[in-house]
Amino acid sequence: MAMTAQRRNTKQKEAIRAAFQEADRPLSPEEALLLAQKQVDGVSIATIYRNIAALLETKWLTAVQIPGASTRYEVAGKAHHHHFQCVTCGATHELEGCEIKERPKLPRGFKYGGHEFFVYGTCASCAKKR
Amino acid sequence: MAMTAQRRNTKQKEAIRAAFQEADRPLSPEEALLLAQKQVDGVSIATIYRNIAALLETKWLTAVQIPGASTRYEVAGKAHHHHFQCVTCGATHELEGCEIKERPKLPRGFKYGGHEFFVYGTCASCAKKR
DNA sequence: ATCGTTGCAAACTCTTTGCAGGATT
DNA sequence: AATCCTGCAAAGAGTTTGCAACGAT
Repeated sequence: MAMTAQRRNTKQKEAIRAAFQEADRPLSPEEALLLAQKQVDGVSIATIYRNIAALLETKWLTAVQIPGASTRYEVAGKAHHHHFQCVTCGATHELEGCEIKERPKLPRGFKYGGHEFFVYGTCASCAKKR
Repeated sequence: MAMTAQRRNTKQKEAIRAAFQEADRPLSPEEALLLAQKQVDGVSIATIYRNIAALLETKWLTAVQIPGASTRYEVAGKAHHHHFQCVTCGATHELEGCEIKERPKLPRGFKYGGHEFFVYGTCASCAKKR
């Protein structure tokens, strides 16, 4: 994939950036599509993927890999933090800070590279509905 | 998906169970296929998926969702533990125990359901090779 | 002999890519 | 005007399913 970062401003691209900026949580491509389509109609999913790729390249976005769900993306530059996933609606939310202080013990010969931590449960709006 | 758990013994099924039992780590469907094919040739990937589904249903296997990688499966019944993923070869390994003692602070109204913890790095055999 | 299980191929879902027309600089 | 960007549709990768033949009971 030798795509160069896009540089022209289009209404699609602005809608996509706005979607990520206004959502206060990581978005899947599908979620970004729905939000962007509220501002510009006819946005295609291909454009979402292409712009996400471009925004990753310029490090405006970062990928958030979720176990058992498609990759989410969030605006880059935040402090080290982890994520919460609602088991009811599937939305991903940010958690503040990181409570993992010590490096876990690894088997002999393994080298530590980093960690990820996820919390599952029910988000406030889903908890309210039942 | 209304598949009922399979009950007949076939050489394919035995090879698949043996693959999971002998591997000392969670396997992806592709890894299970390669291991099963060493015992029975011509095993198809569809059979792997169908047997994994059946073994999940009978709770002989459990799914291990990995961020950014396809789902792995491991023999069920182990104590609560977490996983390590090698950034070089992609293999998943088990870690012993769980060092997360306290529940993380969640936003107002959120309900805690559980957690997952992953460590990334280089496994012993990949570390040795360089 | 019955009917569960398999391999093959087609179907599906999610993501990526080629292309021609449209938009931005 | 040049060429970047978009939408559409086709192409890929991973997973699931229909079907006829095979094989376990």
